[in-house]
Amino acid sequence: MPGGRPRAFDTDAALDRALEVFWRQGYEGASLSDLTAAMGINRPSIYAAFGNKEELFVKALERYVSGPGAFAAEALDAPTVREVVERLVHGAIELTTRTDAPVGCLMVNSVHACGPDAASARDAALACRMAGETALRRRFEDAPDLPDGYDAGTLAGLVHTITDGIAVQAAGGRTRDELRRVADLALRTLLP
Amino acid sequence: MPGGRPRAFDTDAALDRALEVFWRQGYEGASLSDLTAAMGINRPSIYAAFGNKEELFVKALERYVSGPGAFAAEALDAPTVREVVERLVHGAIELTTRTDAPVGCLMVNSVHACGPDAASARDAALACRMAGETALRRRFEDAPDLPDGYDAGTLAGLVHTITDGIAVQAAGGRTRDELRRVADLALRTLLP
DNA sequence: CCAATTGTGTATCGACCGGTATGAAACTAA
DNA sequence: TTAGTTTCATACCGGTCGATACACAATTGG
Repeated sequence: MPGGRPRAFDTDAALDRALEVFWRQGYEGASLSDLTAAMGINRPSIYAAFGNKEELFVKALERYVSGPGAFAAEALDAPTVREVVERLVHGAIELTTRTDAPVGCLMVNSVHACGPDAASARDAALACRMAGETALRRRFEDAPDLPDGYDAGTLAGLVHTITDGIAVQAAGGRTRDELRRVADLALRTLLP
Repeated sequence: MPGGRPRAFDTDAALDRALEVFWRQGYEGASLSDLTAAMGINRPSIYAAFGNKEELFVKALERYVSGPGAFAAEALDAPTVREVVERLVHGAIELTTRTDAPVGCLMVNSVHACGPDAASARDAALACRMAGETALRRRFEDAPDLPDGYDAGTLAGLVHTITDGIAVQAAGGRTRDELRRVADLALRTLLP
């Protein structure tokens, strides 16, 4: 079985470029011309290597989860409920206000890709979000230090709501320092 | 001064239809064909009555603020800080989980319209958001019942962050009842 | 060398985008 | 009626969208 002509680009590197374009411009706002320009490869190479635009987005989303968004899964390993929430909130702030990447959160942005042809991209992001929150709820359900009067699912929902809000605020231009003050107030009152 | 042919549609009613399309599909996702179909008028009538797509969006945004989003300005008239926050949060939940309108918040959706030609739409939404939060901060600055240790600007930022998060959660499919439980936990801990 | 296979570059596809030219239709003022 | 003005409906503009057809280049197995 012959090997054929070798690929002239690195798949993962190209995927990282695509991720950044999707992150900054959204699924609908990222045209194939933008993607090819950023990835440094031609249009047919994208289709040969990744399928179509939808599949490229899904692969970029996976890379986002296991790369810049990996802190969310790692935060669950923190020893206390308070520390889990703290790491999630602070991680969200750092993720969405980086200077070496687009502001905001790809996952939150993608929820608002409301065009008719962006449905599959939105569904993929929604599935990721749902999985993340379920894992967080499980973490709280098993926690012996969950404060009295706190429901695991409700707390997970509130933490997720706050991190979502942080992403919107970051996308709207709020600075990292401002968000830290907001987060400190939230943490101070929610889990004193 | 002659009168010319009278308009065959109601401007405000057509604007309401356009608002719903923008609300559901976003600025970029709403094509002129979608808009003409929903508004029941032809393309040139839109341009004659509203200008271009950008101006139509801005007018729809103003109608959103003074219509479905009017609760936000009215909430500032509540007598106590606690009640202002309560009305803002509960109003956000009701706004973003209506059954007779698209889920989510047009203002939050528009922040994530990241395409290059949606810049003016995003800027218009950002200006509205900024104005709203400034008014909220002023309300807290003048409040004699602002709890000790609470900074007016930080509290306004946190409330705004939470309402933003609510909009994202609603857009992601969370139900009104779930959001109410989340909001109750937030209010209970933030302003006991 | 010769197939067989796979990637690359160009050029293009039909569909749709936002926006408009054009002329008929419907009104007011005289 | 007639002139003037405004709106309506059709049909179309150049440009861009996502996706592909096609021919050529580069590699492996024989």
